Amino acid sequence: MVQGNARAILHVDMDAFFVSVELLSRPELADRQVIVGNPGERSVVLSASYDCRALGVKSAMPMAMAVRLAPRAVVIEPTHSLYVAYSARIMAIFSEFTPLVEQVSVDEAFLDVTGSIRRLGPPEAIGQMIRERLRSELALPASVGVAASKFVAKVASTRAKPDGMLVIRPEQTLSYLHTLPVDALWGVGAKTALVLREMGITTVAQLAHTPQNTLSRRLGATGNHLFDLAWGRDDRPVETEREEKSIGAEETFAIDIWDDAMLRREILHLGHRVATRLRQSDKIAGVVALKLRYSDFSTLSRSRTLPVPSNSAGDLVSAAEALLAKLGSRPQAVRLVGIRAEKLSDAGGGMQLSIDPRDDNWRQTEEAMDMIRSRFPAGALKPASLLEHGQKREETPGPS
DNA sequence: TCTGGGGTCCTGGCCCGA
DNA sequence: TCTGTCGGGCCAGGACCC
Repeated sequence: MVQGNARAILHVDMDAFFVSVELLSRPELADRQVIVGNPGERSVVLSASYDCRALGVKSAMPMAMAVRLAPRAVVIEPTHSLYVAYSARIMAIFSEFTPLVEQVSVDEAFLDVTGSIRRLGPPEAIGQMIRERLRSELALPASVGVAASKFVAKVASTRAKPDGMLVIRPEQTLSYLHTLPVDALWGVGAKTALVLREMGITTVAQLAHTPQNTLSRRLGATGNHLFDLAWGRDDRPVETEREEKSIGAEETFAIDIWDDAMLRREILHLGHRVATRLRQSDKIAGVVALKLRYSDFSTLSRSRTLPVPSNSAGDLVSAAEALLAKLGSRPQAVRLVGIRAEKLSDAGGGMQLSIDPRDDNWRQTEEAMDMIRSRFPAGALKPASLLEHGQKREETPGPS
C-alpha cells in the first residue's frame, strides 16, 4: 500500500450510527425499518436504517416525506447523550492504533496510520482490525476507506458502505477518482453541482480536464480546490486538535410567529444556552450574531462586536436584542431564531469581568446558576422570565 | 416533500486609516 | 492640505458538511 513517501490514511465512518446505537437497547427492532428523528411536524431525518434508505429515505429529509416513503418504519427520538458516550468509546479504540486521530464528527474520524505499519501491519489489516474491534466490543458496524490522502479515504469509505472496506492504492487513485460523478468531490453540493452541470461537467474526469482558469473564473477559490481534488492532490494533514471558532444555538418555532415578546423570550433562552456552553468551554466571545429565518425560508443574519469580550448571558442577550431592534419591524412571520457567539478567545478561568461594575451582580448570579446546574438535572434552573415561558409553551405554540 | 441544529469557510461590500 | 489607493477589519450572506 505505502509506496515511497505515500501516507496511509484511514477514514472510519460508522454505519447509520444513531440507528445502530438505538438498536443496541431495542434488539426487537433489528428486523424493522427504523428512522431516528424528532416526531414534530417540522423535523427532519437524523439517521435511517439501510432498508429505509433503499426506499429513498435520506438524512436531513423532512420527516413527513420520510414517513410517506417508509410508512412501516418505526420512528425513534434521538438520545444525543448516548451517541456522545459511544463516540468517546469509539475514539478511544481508534487511539490504540495511532495517536494521529482527527475526529470529524460524532461518528467519523481520520486516522493517519503511516507510523503504525511496522508495528501493526499494512493499513488494510489495520482497517480490518478496527472494524473487528468495533464489532466485538461495541456491536457497531463501520465502514473504512484506505488511501494516501484524507479526501480519497473519505470517498472510499462512502463507497464501501454499509459495513465494508475499500482500499485505493496510490497508483489507482486517478483511475478510481475519474470514474466518479462530480458531486462525489468534497465541497460540491447542490449549487456547485448545478453550476458545473451548466458548464457541461458531470464527472470528476470532465472536471479534471477542464482548464483550471475556467473553473476559477466560475467558482473562485472553490474551482481551484476542486481541480486539485480531481487530480488527487490533497496533502492536508490529520489534525488531532481543533480550536472551536464559534458556539451557537437556534430554535425553529412549531408555527411561524409575529409576536415580538415571544421572540425576545426565545432570545433570552438561547442566550443562556450559549453563555453556559461558553463558560463550560472556558471561552469568551468577541462577537454576537443574531439569525432570523422567515416564513419563506429566507435567512438573515446580523452581528456586532461586543465592547468587551464576554461569556455572560446578559451581554449576549443585550447585543442580540439590540440587533433585533435595529432590524425594525418584521416583513414576515419568523420561523427560526438563533444566536451565535463568534471570535472566541480563552476566558482564562471563570467569567470575564466587565468594565462596568454594575454588571457584577448579574455575572455572579450566572456563576451561581452554573454551579447549581452542575448539581441538579438540566432545566431545574432558569430565569423567571423563562419559567413563565416554559409554562406558556404548554398552551401556546413555542419552539419545537 | 418542504426543509433541524450544530458548525466551518469563503466572498464581497463597506468603511476607515495610513 | 487634498486626493487617490491600498490593506485590513467588520459585517452579511451563501454554500457546504455531518
